Amino acid sequence: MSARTHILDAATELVRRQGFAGTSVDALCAHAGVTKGAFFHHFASKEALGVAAADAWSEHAGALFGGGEWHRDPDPVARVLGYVDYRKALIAGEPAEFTCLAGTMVQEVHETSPAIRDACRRSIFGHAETLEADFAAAIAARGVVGTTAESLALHTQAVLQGGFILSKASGDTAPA
Amino acid sequence: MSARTHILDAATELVRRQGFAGTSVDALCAHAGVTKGAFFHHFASKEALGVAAADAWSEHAGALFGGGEWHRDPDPVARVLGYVDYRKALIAGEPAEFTCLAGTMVQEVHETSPAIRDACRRSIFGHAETLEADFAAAIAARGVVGTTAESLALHTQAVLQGGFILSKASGDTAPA
DNA sequence: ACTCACATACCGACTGGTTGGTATGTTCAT
DNA sequence: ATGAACATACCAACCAGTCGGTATGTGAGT
Repeated sequence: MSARTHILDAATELVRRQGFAGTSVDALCAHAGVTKGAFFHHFASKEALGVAAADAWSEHAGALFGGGEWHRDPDPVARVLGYVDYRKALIAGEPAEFTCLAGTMVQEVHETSPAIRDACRRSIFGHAETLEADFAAAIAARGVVGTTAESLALHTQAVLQGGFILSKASGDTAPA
Repeated sequence: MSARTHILDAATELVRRQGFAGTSVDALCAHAGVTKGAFFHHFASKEALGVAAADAWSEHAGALFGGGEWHRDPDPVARVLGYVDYRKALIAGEPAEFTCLAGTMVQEVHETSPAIRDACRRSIFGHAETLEADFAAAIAARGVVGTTAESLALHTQAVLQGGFILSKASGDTAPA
């Protein structure tokens, strides 16, 4: 595994634990087992690392939720419930292990770093978009009125992000 | 207004905008119009300021939601809806103006500062508790089964916190 | 009435360590 | 021999926190 990947992994872990501003480049390098020279060889700045980490997080989410077996269920309602069950199963252990990198980062930097904020927005809203098709089919199958697939998908993301905050505050896994 | 209050106000604004680690003591002092000496006279450390800011936030929320006219409605369902409407009305302008200080802080410091984390937990969960009575009455009035007032109250907080994140990420007020 | 001992509120220069970032190599596969 | 991938040493700015000092009370003893 390359130094770049090591740094990205370290960023994913440390930022989820201590936030972006609370994680220094030195700490990142120490945790990744690389030197500062390697860091600034691969990333022009700490901000660039933040953008790259958010992008890597998007890919990570795509790989995690793209290949699930629940996608093959012919019933769209079952597909949605399969997604929810899978997410529930992921919520275990320490907050740093199941919490969302993009959600954590965007809280701090939404005003100070537009580049990172946009990368986080792409990650969160992009993931929501991948859910829309199943939601739309499930809505049609059940004849539900009064909501759109888009707003429902965004609502699930809001509940998740908010649940992460509550579990960080309480040290518990209540949000599920 | 005392220097202490000025510092607390500055903390509320700057931390919501840039996060806790991203806000230096110098920046706090400059924004509050006080000196470093005044800061460390009133607060033993930056962490102590964080705790005090979260506590002040709890009081702020109590004052904001404690005296609403919707509380006097005899119908518990209307009381709940009144609360929701009031929260909706608060969500306007920039994210830093309607976003939750406790939710923002606890994301960063939940692992590094137990004292601040506990103060944030008290703020969020304490506010949820104030909603439980109305939720319980509304559940009873409507004959709803399958949920508890506590889990519903926490759910509303999760949706709010998550909505704040989405609006910070998108720069929009979609969460309502 | 006076003053002495003590407390509170605040000032701002200073310190030692940390920060993000840079300059200058070295190693090694092509 | 060239360029990508890394290492080492270093820097100026900034960080949280300290410290000696001033200004303004405040209550007790005389």
